[in-house]
Amino acid sequence: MKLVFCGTPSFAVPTLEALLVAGHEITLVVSQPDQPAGRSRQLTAPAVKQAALAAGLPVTQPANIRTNAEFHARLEPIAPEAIVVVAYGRIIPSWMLDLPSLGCINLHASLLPKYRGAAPIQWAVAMGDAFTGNTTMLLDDGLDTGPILLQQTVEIAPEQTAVEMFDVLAQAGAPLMVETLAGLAAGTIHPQPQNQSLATFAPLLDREDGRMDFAGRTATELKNRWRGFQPWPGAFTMLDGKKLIVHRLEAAAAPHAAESALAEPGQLRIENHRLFAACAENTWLELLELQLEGRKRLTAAEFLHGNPLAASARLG
RNA sequence: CGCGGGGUGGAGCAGCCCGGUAGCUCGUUGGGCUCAUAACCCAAAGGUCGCUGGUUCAAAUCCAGCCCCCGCAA
Repeated sequence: MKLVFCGTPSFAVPTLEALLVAGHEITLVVSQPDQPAGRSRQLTAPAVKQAALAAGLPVTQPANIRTNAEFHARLEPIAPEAIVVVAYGRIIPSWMLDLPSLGCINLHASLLPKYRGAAPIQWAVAMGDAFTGNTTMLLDDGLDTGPILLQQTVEIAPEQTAVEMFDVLAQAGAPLMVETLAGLAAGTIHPQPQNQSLATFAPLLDREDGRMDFAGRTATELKNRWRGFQPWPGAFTMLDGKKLIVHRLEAAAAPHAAESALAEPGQLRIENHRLFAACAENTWLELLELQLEGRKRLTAAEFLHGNPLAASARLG
């Protein structure tokens, strides 16, 4: 099938490669422009661009596609049968939706209509869900509102982080897209409209999502958010006016009742070179690996050697 | 030249502003104690204070340049 592929981060790479292996003709790869990355702010090519170039595919990186006459003029004569969109990072304008005969096919990493939006994997993990999945759908002019083509369910193990789920879902989604295209070509797939009343939204993460709310969340909730927000924005709090990143943590067994009654959220407790923080509803979180801004990441035991915490120390 | 923090025995830190015997919490080794412990007691080993140069009677400490690590930002 003659295709155009739109994608940007590494999540989209397995799908791109699977389409090639399946024998599809990818006439053009569309990716976001190179972005500055790292401490030296060096321009870095998105993963999809790198993979496409390695495969010898033509790549374009328009900054704007909505009103880009040059891009429009390049795409139209290609007349692709379908445009495959995987984590491209921009809204697909209506002129593109109307271009391919089979439409624009999107791979979305959630069980739509749940977790529409930019960060479905992270929010599924952060909410403590036991499973999530992939959906292929026809794009329409809403945000992840189009009719569903195929879905697959994937389990989220209790200790899995969003980083791992990205990989799992990217690998699982690739064959799903191949199957979707085959089904559409054969006419065996019938688009099912989403049940709008069940829709939830998974908004783009920002830095503040990583701030730990010891008063408002239990240890388990904080752990789930930490799992979901890897590798960014992670989990952090403040100690003595400085940012303290918590790299690894675990919901701890409840301490003695007498102690928990006195615990205020954010209060610290040191026991056997282990560090615990009080959370909502008298739950405790064990902080296993920490990093103060400007310093190295350390185990709790190492951290405590150089940071003899005052009894009055509080997080938050 | 984007902003900022840091490099001190094996680990993590203090000391630096206000130059003048290398400090703290651990670890390691040896010994002691205990039914027992990431417990306690005693002793010991282990450091070119990131590198180079400068100032000075004297530099971890002040000045200049360089290397490396990290947080922010993106």
